[in-house]
Amino acid sequence: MNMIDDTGSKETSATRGAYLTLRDMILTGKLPAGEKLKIEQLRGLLNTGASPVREALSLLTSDMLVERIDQRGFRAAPANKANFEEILALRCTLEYLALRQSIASANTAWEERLVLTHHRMKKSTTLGTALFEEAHKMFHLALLANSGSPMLERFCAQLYDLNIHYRYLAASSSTYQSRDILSEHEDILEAAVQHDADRASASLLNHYRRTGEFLSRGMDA
Amino acid sequence: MNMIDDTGSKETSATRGAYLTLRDMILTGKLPAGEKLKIEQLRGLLNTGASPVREALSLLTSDMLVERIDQRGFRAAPANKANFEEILALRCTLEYLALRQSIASANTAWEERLVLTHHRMKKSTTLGTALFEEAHKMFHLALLANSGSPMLERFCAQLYDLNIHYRYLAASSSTYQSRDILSEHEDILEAAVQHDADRASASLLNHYRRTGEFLSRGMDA
DNA sequence: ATGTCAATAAATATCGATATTTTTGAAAGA
DNA sequence: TCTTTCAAAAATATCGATATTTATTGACAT
Repeated sequence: MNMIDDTGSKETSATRGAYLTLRDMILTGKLPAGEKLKIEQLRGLLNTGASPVREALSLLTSDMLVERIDQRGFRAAPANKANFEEILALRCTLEYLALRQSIASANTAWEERLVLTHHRMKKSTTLGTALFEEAHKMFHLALLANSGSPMLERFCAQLYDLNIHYRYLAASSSTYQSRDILSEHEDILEAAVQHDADRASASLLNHYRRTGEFLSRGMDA
Repeated sequence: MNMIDDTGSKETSATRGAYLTLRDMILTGKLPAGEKLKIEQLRGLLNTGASPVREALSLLTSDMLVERIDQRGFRAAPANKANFEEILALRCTLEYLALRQSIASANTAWEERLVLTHHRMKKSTTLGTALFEEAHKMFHLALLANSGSPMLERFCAQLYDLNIHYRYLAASSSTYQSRDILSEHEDILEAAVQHDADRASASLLNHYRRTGEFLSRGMDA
């Protein structure tokens, strides 16, 4: 059909394209939290049929980014401080677990992956927010990627994305700048590579709680 | 359209109907794990259009009961011992947490709900497997329902369902009969109502691990 | 003013048909 | 015999149109 893909990437299916675009729009706040998501409207926006839009929205329900109300459509998941704090608390619990499990069964391949993703993240700071966001996510997921529990990792990844959402909601700019994020990450990396589970997990939780402080401040309700 | 609803319930939408039916068929093993789920085939089975089927399958992806492979359809999530043990371990971790949080903020309404759901469960033992299953689930979810963390509860509910799946896979009959399940439940209930977090959580984990033993035995790979 | 109700408008859900992609299977070449 | 290739068959993905349901509006009665 439309050979020219305006997003620049070679999507396999219209559904997947719609899914990725919508996901990004919700995470970055282009589609405000709580907003009604009308099929016709999105159909125009993504220039595709109703079926792919519908299916993409159903898929986004899995990620808790979209709510589906039977017989009356979809809406972007509402956001509020309580939900943010719930996510923060759950992340601390689950990532703590996953990180310690990862360290417990550490191996060379995993350690090298950590170093690599950390390097890429550091390098990407100059390449714009979107690319840094991606690299940052890769590093954090790599920390958990040796836990031996794919479902646990899936939960963590899901919560990570929900947190991104709040980061955009709160203060797109100041979040990363006003703190020494760099050394926090290096601390986590170093401890993990040295198999120091206590220090690594403490650093990770510290990292999250600090960011949480920042975000909480920039939120009203 | 078709006024007569053969499943006996007054579904609101075709999608929801398809979702519930498919979910049940997967959980009870009527649709074997790993099986390819062809749209046409299911369309006939549920006598509805392709759109509701597709959407129901997308929704089931959230529950990790169905896998979606882009451009080549859906399949029932594969099952194996490793996955079962992962679920068991995660359940123990998450439900332990949720139960303790529930007890920490215990109140009369919650305690009464526990007593009620426990009573119904006990009573339903004579009413057939399906009704007991439902009541059993209600009791277990009630235990966690005061945790103050809806997402944590959602994760637990999801894992609970995945576990049902394995219960049907392993040994539909012997699971509940060969053990004093009754007293195990009563123990949990009693401890929870008395706000004895240590005893309640220990009983709960014991309950799960014992069941896990039974199921593991009845599984090959 | 305020609340109810019916008519209209808007949006969702669903269907049937078609385009696209993957899978299958058999013939040709190594 | 084993690949490789290509066409036929099967299945998925998508579209456009229609049926159903929900939301809106304004007249009318209280």
